[in-house]
Amino acid sequence: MAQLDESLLTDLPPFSALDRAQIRAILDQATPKRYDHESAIFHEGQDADRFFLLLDGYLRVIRTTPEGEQIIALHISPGQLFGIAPALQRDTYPATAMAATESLALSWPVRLWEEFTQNYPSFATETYKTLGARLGEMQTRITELATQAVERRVAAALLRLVSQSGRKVDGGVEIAFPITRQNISEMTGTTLHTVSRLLSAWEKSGIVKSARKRIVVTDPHRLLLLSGAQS
Amino acid sequence: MAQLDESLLTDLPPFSALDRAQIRAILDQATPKRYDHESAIFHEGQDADRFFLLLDGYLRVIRTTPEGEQIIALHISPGQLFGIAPALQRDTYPATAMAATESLALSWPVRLWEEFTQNYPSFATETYKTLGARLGEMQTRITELATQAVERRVAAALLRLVSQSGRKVDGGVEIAFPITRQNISEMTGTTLHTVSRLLSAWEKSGIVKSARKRIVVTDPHRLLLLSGAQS
DNA sequence: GCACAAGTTTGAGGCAGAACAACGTTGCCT
DNA sequence: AGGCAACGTTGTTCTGCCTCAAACTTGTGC
Repeated sequence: MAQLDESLLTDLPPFSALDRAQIRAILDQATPKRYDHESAIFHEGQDADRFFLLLDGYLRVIRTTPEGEQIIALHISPGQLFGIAPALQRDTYPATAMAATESLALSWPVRLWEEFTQNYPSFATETYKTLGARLGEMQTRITELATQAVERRVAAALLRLVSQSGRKVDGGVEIAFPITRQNISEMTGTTLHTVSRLLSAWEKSGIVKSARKRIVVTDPHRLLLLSGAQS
Repeated sequence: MAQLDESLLTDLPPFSALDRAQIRAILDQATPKRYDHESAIFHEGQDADRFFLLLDGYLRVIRTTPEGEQIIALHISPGQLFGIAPALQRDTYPATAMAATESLALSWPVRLWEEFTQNYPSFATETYKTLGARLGEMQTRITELATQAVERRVAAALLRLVSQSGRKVDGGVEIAFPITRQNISEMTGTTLHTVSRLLSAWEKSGIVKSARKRIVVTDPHRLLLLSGAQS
C-alpha cells in the first residue's frame, strides 16, 4: 500500500479548510486498512468504536430483516465518511457495511470524534451536511417505495447509482462497481426476476446495456422519463 | 395563553442540564405561537429561517409527491424539536409540518442555532441523538416498505403511534390525536380502503376498537404478532 | 333539526408483480 | 481444460392489493 499522503485528504470537503499541519495530525492518528471484495467493515449491532473514511472502492450499507432478507440502505463512494454513529450519539452501528469492491478506508477511534469536531469546525459542519443529504435521500426513498410502481423505483435507483458513482465509458455511463440484479432488487424492494425483466426490456429499447454485474446507462434521458420525473 | 414558564423546558432532554438563568435566556428569545388544527407550521421547500420546539399538541410531517400524493414521514410529539434543518446545514425545510391537533410551539431564528449549540453542549448532543433516532426509524420504515406485506406494515405503524403518543384509556391504549384511515394509509404506502378492511377485521377479533378519527389498541400483544415481531 | 361534507365500510373485478420453475451463461478455481 | 457455482433469463401461475363503485354514518354549520 502507498504511503499515506496529505494529498489524499486535502480535496475532501470535511478537510478542505484545514492546513497541512492539521491534516498531518489527523492522518497520523488514522489507521488505514484494505478490505477484500465482499468483506464486512463492520456489522449491524456491533459496538461502534471507530468511524471511517472511504479512500478507494465502494461500499454497500445493508440491513437484514428478522426473516433474513437484506435491503441495501445506502452506497458509499470514495471520499465519504461512514460509520459515523458517534455523530448521532449511538453506541452501536445501525447497519452493516460491506465492500462492493476491494476497498481502502481510514478509521479513527470514536474518542477522536469530539476532538475533531471541536478543533475543526468545518469537519463537523460538513459531516452534518452529509447526514442531512442522507436523511433527505432516505425520505425520498420512503416516498418512492410508498407511492411508485416497481419500474419507476428501479429506474430511479439506477439514476441514483449513476449520479453517485457513474463513470463515462464509450456509449454511456457505467456504474463504477459490480452490481447484480439481486443487489438492485434489494435497493428497490422487488425481486431479482422483475429487475432482470426490466433490464432486458430496457436493453431492447436501447436505454441500458448490461452484462454480468455491470450496467451501462446509454440513454439517461429516457431513464429519467421512466423514473417519473416531471418534464 | 399562559405566561411562558421555565418549568416548560426544564424537564426536556435538550435543556435538562441547564440552570434556571440559562433557560430563562433561551425562553426570552423564543416566539410562542398557537396553530389551528390542520394548519401548516412551515412548508416543504420554504426558506428554513426558524427552528421549533413543540410544547403541546401533535404534528404530522408530510411530503408530497410530484403526482400530488402525500406521505407522512414522521409524527412530532410534545417536547420534541422539529424543523431543525439548520442542524443539517439545510437552507430550506425538506418537508411540510401540519398540526394534527391544535398545537403550541416555540420557535427561534436560525442564527441562534449556532449560539445554542456552542453555549450549551448538551443541547447539541441531545439534538443529534434525536436525529439519530429518526434516521434509525426511517431505515426501519424503508426496510418494512421494501419487504413486508401491507398487514404487517399497518400493524407496525399502529404500534409506533401507540408507543409515541399512546394514552391509557379504559380497555386499552388510545392514539392521542385524531387520525383517519387515509392518514394511516399515507404512513404505510397503501390505500384507505385496505386500512379500513384491516381495522374492521382487527376490531372483529378484538385487537382494536375504532371510531371516526379515533383508534384504541385493546390487544397490543396480538398486534405485535401481526407486525411480524419474532416471538 | 336538516343538509351537506367528510369519513368509513363493503363489494366486485382486474392486474402488477411475486412465487415457482427450469434452463442458459459466464467466470473462476483446481 | 473442465466442472461447478454464481448469476442471469424467461415462461407460467397465482394472489394480494389496488381500483372502481356505491352506500352508509357521523359530525358540523346554517
